[in-house]
Amino acid sequence: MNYISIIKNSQLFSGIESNDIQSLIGCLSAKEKKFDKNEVIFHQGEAIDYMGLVLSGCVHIVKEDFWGNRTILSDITPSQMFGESFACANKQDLTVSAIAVEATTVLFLDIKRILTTCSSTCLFHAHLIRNLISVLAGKNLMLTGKIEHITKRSTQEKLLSYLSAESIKAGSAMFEIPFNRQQLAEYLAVDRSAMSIELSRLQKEGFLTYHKNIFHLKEHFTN
Amino acid sequence: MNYISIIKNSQLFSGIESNDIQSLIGCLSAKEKKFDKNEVIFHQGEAIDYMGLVLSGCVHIVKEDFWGNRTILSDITPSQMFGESFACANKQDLTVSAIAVEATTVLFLDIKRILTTCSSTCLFHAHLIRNLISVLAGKNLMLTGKIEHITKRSTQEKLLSYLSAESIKAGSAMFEIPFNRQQLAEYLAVDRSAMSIELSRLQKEGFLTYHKNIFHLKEHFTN
DNA sequence: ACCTTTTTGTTGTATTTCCAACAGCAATTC
DNA sequence: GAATTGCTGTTGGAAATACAACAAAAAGGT
Repeated sequence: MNYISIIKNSQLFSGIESNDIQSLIGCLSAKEKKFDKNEVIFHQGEAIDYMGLVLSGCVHIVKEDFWGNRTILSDITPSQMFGESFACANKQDLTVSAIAVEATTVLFLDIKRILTTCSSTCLFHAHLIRNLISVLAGKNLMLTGKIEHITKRSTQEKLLSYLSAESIKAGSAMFEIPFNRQQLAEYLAVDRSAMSIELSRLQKEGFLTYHKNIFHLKEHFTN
Repeated sequence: MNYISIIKNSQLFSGIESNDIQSLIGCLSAKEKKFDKNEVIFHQGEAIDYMGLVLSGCVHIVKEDFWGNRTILSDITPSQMFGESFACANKQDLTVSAIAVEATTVLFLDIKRILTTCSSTCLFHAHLIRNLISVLAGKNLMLTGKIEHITKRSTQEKLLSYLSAESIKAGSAMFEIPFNRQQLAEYLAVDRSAMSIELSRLQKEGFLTYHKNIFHLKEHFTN
């Protein structure tokens, strides 16, 4: 089967045309591999020097702790990548496993071959490297932002930190957030009902007003 | 003044020899610039396409929220970089400012010039790109790990998540952590005394034993 | 050895957060 | 229109956490 459209939609190959992708795949000697349901793709503890791009099916990133408790950390669907941070960081053992949730096809890309330009005429290589750096940097900013909110001690502060950032990002005191209440609570790692109470308190106290996912921050005067 | 040794100690130029750094700096057309105390180096809201490497002095990364509250997010000393994530992510406006805490010298590096190999013979360029990717990926893993711990709902779970990860990283049930109690509490975003209480409870309940910064996780049997 | 400072554990109390359950509301389906 | 479903806000009691303060232990300096 031909997965070019899936590959083209990935962040890594973004901006590269279909026919160029064909040759790039060859140049990178990317390997396509099929996995059965529940088969382990990457095993926690090992080191990898290649990343995965899901072509079909679904992959779970799973962490197992000292006592054997398992947690699903993410759910990777077609066009999404996994393992790129571990593959790009030197000599960092995997702290997670990757497991095929169902019959799954993965395209493996060797980081060394991405970073080593085959010939000076291969322009797509440079494009690929820029994309990779952009992906890593973008993820970095997302994570940093989330940590800034979550490290606040109270639910109220977490909310204000998040909403302030959204407002500044939107460039306006009125803005829409991409979460419903349950999702926002999970993002901020707090209880939904406790968060709802804090939201109404903030509204009562004049910090903000809201209706569904539309929020409006107010200049607040503590008299 | 000659800052070669400072540059050489940075993660970005790691593994590159002094005399090669000299020519690389020129090839990258890196710009050295001095800042007075309290001068703004990067301003929140603007977009940048270059990163900073502190040669002397000290830089604070500062965030200002919707209501004007300021928070110091980090403290950048010589040989450390700042702004690389924003410079590498495409079109992401700065969500923070960079401010010189004292008289400071910064080396600015244009990302485009790092990513665009000057000539196919410039081997150091490829090295630099690998270093940059390694830095971004490594930071990514650090942040992801921290988020995994912090998103746990209770202090006890945060502790177990962190200690389990440290144990697995050390490859042993007994290991040393790089934090004292106050620092660990800050890292996990909890109250120190509450954390101390949880630690002794965990010890009483047989999950672990500890002495100062040495911890020992135990197989736990809930009978 | 002495004093000082830092770090850690503990206590009691106030506050916050969690949890489970429910009610109001809007959108959807039949 | 009735029934269903999903989302939101609210409640009250239980549990966890924060906060302030103090004591014991450890580390450092003179």
